[in-house]
Amino acid sequence: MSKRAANNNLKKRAMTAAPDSPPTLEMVAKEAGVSIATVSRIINGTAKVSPERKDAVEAAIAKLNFRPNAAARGLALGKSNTIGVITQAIDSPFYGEGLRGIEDYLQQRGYTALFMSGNWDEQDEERCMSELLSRRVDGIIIFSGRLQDRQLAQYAKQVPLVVTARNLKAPGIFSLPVDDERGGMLATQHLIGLGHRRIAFIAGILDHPDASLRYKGYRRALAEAGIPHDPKLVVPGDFHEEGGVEATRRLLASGHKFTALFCVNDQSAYGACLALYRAGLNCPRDVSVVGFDDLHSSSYRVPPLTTVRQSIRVLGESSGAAMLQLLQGEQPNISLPQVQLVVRESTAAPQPD
Amino acid sequence: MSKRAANNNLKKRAMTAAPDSPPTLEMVAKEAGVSIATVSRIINGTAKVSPERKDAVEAAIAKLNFRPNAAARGLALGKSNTIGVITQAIDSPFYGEGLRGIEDYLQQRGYTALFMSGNWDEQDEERCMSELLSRRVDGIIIFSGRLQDRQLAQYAKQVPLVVTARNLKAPGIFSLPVDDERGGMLATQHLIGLGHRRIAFIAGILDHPDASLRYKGYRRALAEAGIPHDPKLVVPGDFHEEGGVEATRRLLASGHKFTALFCVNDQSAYGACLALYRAGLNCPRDVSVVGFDDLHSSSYRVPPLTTVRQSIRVLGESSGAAMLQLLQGEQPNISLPQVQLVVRESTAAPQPD
DNA sequence: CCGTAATTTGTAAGCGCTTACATCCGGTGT
DNA sequence: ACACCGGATGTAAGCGCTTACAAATTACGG
Repeated sequence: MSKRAANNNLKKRAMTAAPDSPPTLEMVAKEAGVSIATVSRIINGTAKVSPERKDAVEAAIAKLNFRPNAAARGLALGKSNTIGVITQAIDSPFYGEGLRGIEDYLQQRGYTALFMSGNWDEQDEERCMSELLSRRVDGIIIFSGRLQDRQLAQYAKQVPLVVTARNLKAPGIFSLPVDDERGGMLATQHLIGLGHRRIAFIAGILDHPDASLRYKGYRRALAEAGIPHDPKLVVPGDFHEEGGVEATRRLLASGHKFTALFCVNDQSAYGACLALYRAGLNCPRDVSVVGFDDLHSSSYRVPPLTTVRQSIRVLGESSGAAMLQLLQGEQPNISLPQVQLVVRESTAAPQPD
Repeated sequence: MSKRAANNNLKKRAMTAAPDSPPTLEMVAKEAGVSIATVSRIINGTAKVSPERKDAVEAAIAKLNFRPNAAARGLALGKSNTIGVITQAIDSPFYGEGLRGIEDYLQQRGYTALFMSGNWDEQDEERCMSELLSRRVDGIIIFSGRLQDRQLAQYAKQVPLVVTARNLKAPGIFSLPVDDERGGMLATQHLIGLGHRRIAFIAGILDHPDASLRYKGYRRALAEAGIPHDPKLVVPGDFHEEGGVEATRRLLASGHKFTALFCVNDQSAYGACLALYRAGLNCPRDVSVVGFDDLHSSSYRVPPLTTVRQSIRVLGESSGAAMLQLLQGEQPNISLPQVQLVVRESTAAPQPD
């Protein structure tokens, strides 16, 4: 309350070189010689105000460098104009692109995105949820989260939710599924089309839905081409570069021959390429490599990486759009562009033996 | 106000499957049969409360799934427990790592980071500032921003500021300078040590302080080794991969011979490597390449990139630490670990002619 | 068993804003 | 000239919380 706040300011002012408490509506009103209601109306354009008063108020605002207090406004309005966003790690290139899409979209429409990293940990993710709920964000976008569908449905009772890479129907939730299976097929078919028969797969974390769908697409393409699926050629990774390195190393060590490598995501593919290089193998001459995601930097790899593009950026924008529709009370009618194969230079026909 | 808010809720409830308005302190108090002051005291641990009431209140909180409204609390307390962070682009790997450091540090200490992207645009950056100020964040970290020192000093009157990659002294501001010049020297000396004499430099955006300091280090190393500085070997880039590609292409096309390439940052180096590859040149055999930043993915390039490490992650953490000290009213006493050269495989001795 | 001090608890004001409702103004129509 | 109307302003309540201060309760010594 006021004593404390004032106190605080005093302290701050004394100790750091910090702020006078910022101007309030009331100060502006006094300065301009009108009531605070009038000022509020001018700021929000919620009612007609005579030009002279308007000028006076605008002058006062400029003079005092007034900025409305978002917390107070939020309290009065019962909304924060903020959308919470939960991801696993803000420093992953994958999430980075998605967040950028979300931020861009929302910001242009007067919303602010509040990002939180779940750090690949379910508990941590719950902590984020809790924090966002406490801040009374108007909605939450879960960008590739780990929370169970059950929990999500629970949270959806408290706040509108948009979740990516899921396919669940529940009131208050909109989910944006990515066609991972088709992507997996596309990648594998490309390899098969080049003449590869022994195609290894570097998987992600086992129970992750993205990973398993991509894996499914891989098997399906194999089956359709009449190529038997050899489980020995499937090794787990971790969605990161290091997992790709490890997996490839293991694959190589196992002695099971393969001429191509489909990786669950681009980062794994980066790792795979490095491991191949270390083993003295050339990509694509000795082993073709395909990734998934088409990260920005994939086109700048040496050689540029063949991959499956799902435009994470667009995925982010679409989540933002869906959220805003949800907030309007509409049922979102967003759909994603289809995944597509981007053929670059990390794939080639296998060497004749 | 209340009519509106209630109204709103009604609407929401009808149209989406959305929330009843969340429980308030008052509801908890009623449920537990105590006053709201008591509830508040229990939540914040600000005063002793008898065990039985405490139990009753805690039960009520759990039952209602109560979470304090951060906006209301912020309003009452005059602080938001939020630190605003301005960067250029949340999807850049460079900023991503920094933000991660900041987020990690702050979150563990009860603060939330609010990220905003300035999109490499000064005006946009001002918009971010404005937004953050409006939200009454407790402090703002400017992670490699473009705002002029003058403007910064101005803003610092309103809110404590931590800025990275600057060296300015002003009340209410703490700056964390990075030793770019030393880094530039290290990189260049390494190349010289390997026997290179014709070392090109891919610069960043011209007036960017980071870029010019690195350039200065480059020239100094050259000078100290008695190698004349050839301006023909210096070409501008843009801190991104594409700029590296372009710059290298131009360098190659110019016909000026060089055996090594020092790039203003890792992303430029990625681009350079690709351009070299496209030109049929091998790195490091034909041209050695050194970057700057040591992005996570640099160690997974093929070949792994030799670069100058300044741990952006640590830079982020340090900014967070400095901010918290500033908030305590202390003069921050943070210093960064020294930049250091990380020799990997993109550099080698030049080919004998 | 009572007075008094040391708790624990409740009451109410105030943080800065929005907006319903009351008030006040000049302009119509008759 | 007067009742009436519509639009511009002002007044004040309330958003959910913290906390100073008052009130109520407890504990204790004499």
